[in-house]
Order: sequence, then C-alpha cells, then structure tokens
Amino acid sequence: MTATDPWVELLTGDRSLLDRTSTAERVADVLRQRIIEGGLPPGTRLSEGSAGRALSVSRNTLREAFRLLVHERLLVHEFHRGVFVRVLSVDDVQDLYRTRRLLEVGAIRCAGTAAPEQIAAVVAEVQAAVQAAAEERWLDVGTANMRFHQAITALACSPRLDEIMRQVVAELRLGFHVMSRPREFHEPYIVLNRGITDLLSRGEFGEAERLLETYLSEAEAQLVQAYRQMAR
Amino acid sequence: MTATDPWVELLTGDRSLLDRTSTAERVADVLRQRIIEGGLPPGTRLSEGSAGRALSVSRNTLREAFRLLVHERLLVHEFHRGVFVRVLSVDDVQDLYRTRRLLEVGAIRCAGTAAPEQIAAVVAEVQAAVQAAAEERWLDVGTANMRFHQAITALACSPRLDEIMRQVVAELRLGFHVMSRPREFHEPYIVLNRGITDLLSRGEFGEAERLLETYLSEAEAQLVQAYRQMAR
DNA sequence: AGGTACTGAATTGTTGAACAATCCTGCAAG
DNA sequence: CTTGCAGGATTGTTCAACAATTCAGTACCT
Repeated sequence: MTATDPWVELLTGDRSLLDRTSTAERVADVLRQRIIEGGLPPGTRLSEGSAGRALSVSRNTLREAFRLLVHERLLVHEFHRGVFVRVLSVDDVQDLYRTRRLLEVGAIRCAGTAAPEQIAAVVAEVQAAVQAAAEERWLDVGTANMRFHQAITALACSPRLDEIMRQVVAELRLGFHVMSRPREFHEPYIVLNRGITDLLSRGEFGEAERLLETYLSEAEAQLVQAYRQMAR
Repeated sequence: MTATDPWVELLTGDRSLLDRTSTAERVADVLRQRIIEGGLPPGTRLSEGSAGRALSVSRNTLREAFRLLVHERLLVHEFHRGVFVRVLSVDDVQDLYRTRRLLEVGAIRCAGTAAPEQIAAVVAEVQAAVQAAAEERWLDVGTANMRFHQAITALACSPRLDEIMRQVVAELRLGFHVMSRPREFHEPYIVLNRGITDLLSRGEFGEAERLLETYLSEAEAQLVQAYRQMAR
C-alpha cells in the first residue's frame, strides 16, 4: 500500500502551488491591485469594451473577472449599465469599522493562546511601518498598517476570518483615497500600534484589547469626518 | 429645487426592488438552493454541458453562476476539471465554528444596545423552531435554528456581518448532510435556544453570552464526532 | 425657458459556435 | 502491476451575433 507513504501527505499540501490560475482570476488580480492603489478611483466606470481591449481579453473572460470583484464589493454592478469602482458611503465606512471592531477585538482575545510566531508577526508589521516612515514612504506605511491589523486577526487562527479580513481591508482602502494627506493620516497610528504590541508582548491582553478598541473608534471618527468634510 | 423633496429619499430605497437580476444570478440562486437542501450532495460534479442543457442556459452564463458559488465556497473549482459541490473537511467544520463563535459572541455583546425588535426577531425564530418540531418537520427545525443564529448576528446591526453570517450558515449546511438523523441532531438545540432568549429578555447578557459559547462548542463537538465516525 | 417625447448610437445581456489545452479512460506493451 | 500511448470528453478562451436596455441629443410643445 503506497497510499500511506509519508511523502504523499507532504506533497498534497503543494498541490495549491501547482494550480495555475485562470485568465479571469489574473485579470481580477490586476484590477484589484489598480483599485486599491488608487489608479482606478471610486466611481470610475469600467466598460467591457475598453477594458477588454486594454487587457486583450475577451468580453466573457472580463465579465468573469468583474463578477469576482463585485462579489468582493470592490466593484458595483448595475444591470444594463455596467460596473463601477465602488464609492464608499459614510454608512459603508461605519459598517466596515463595526465589522473590524468585532473581528479584531474577537481575534485579539485569542492572543493568550496564540503561538509566539503569531505575536512576532504582529510586531514585524509595526517594524515595517516604522521603517517605511523613516524613508517617508507614506503609502507603504498605510500598507504596513493594514497588514498589522490582518496579523491581529490572524491570532484567531482561522483561514476564513483571514479571508474576511482581507476583503474588509481591501474595501476600506477605497475609503482612504479621500484622505488627501497620507502622512498625517497614517503616521500617528504607528505609535498606537507599537503600544498594542508592547502590551501583547507583556501579556497584558485585556489592556491591549481596550487600546485596540479605542484605536479603531478613533480612526473611524477621523475618516468619517474627512468624508463629511469632503461632501461639502 | 426638487432634489430635496421628501419622497425622493423614500424612493431611492426601493431602487433595489426594481433591479432585475441577471440570468447568472438566478441560476446561482437555484443551484445554491439545491445545494443547501441536499439535492446536490457534496462531491457532486457539475459539468458545464449537462447543467447547461438541464437549465437551458449557455455555457458562458453558467460559468458566471459557477464563479459566484465558488466565491461563496459552496462549489470548488478545479482547473480543467470542473466544479464540484464542496466537501467539508473536519478542518472546515472546526474553522466554521471558530468563525461562528467569534461572530455570534461578538454580536450578542451588542444585545444591550439593540432595539427591542431585534430581540423579538430572535425570539420569533425559536417559536418557529418549536412550531416546526411540533409538526415533526425536522429539516425546518434546522432551518429555523440557523435563522435563530442569524438573528443573533443581526444584533450587531451590520449589513456586512449579516452577509458574512449568511455565507457561513450556507457553508455549514453542507456539513449537516452527514447527520443521518435530523431529529436527533436539531431537536435538542431548541431548548438551548429558548434558554438564550430567556436570558436576553431578562437582560442577563453576560450569562447569555456564556451559554451561547458552550452551545456552539457542543454543537461543533457533535458534528466533528459524526464526521470522524463517518470516515471509518 | 422648461419640460416632454422620440430617435439613433452605444453598451450590456445572452447565446452559440469554434478551437486549443487539458484531463480521463481504456488498451496495449513491458 | 506499472508504464506509455491513443482517443474521446471536458474545460478555457475567444469571437461573432442579436436582443434588451440605457444614454445623449434633438425636435417639439406649452
């Protein structure tokens, strides 16, 4: 019986690396990247014709990619009108922070039972943010910031929660485009992040949870204010 | 200025009712229904040819529907091999309960600030389960049970969390098919659900939270055991 | 001027066919 | 019992066509 050979189990995990991706998925990947980078600002219309010609893919393939991104809420689809890069409303922003609070606070409660590497991963993202700030790469600071929060969510050890958080973060970045000064928006959070990791390393989990919660509420308030200001 | 007329805002909400759905979405709806009902058991292969002929839709449209359900994790897509109804592993079941615990426990913490109608909605689902049990409609008991948990999640007042929970529940129902006796599996939870609603009505939120947590862990253990038993 | 109805162009929704790439099955050979 | 090799079947992707719908402009009426 060769089915129980030890190397078989080893290789089964590598199966995913072998899975080539379809064109539609790759198209979705590049669109997703452009959207969260801001190259395709919220409200932009993506017509099947132009986008298909630009990327040299057929309409059908492009439509498959659109469906994926619509499902991720990065695009909205209006029947017979086409797809548009999502425009976040204030309600959306508030709901996203509501979701984040629940996810991240719930996850940080697992910090007590988490593996040391997971805590280390959180710390590493703060370091990345510090590094980026030192080199004045403010957009990278924002990216590291988001990865910090994903690392916190990862404390729950749940692939599904990780995936959900990935989507929430991607959607939230749509809203960050309203912040005209990335430095002023992202920089202050570095010290807060470090505060959280310090508490985590010291095992003061309850305190870390509280700090995270106020942190998120503060960030929400700031973003909502920027939104209202822009509406005028 | 007619833009500020009071009825304008009223009607904008009805816009969604007007949005006809695409064929792909309707196809996805019927497939989703068949899957969670068990008509298409886990592992079933859905070939584009047969399914397309059966539903009288073109391959392209069908593929769009498949993409949607793959994204919801109800189907898995293997490159150049086709789509299959997902087979939940034990790991999946455990991760789903991990996710549920975080979502539901987090949501029930908002019970203190929730509107009375929301509590009433939770109670109503227990009633529905009791009613279904009295008429020995055990599958409906299971459905009411799931709706009970969705009502709990709704306490968080977050459309995104509601959507996430909807997906989690749909995915979890894939796992319920291993339970050969729906009555023995679903019936015992009715009394637990009532216990939770009683605590909620009496304002003992902390106690309700604890009960919910043990509830979920117990259900998980039961399902996991059934899974392992079946693997033999 | 301001609102209404209509027309034609452009875009999306959906289907069908075509071809390449890949997988699966069965069979023959070692 | 494994390996290698057809042949058929299925999927991946593109293209072309047509129906349904939206959009922009225009003429019309009051």
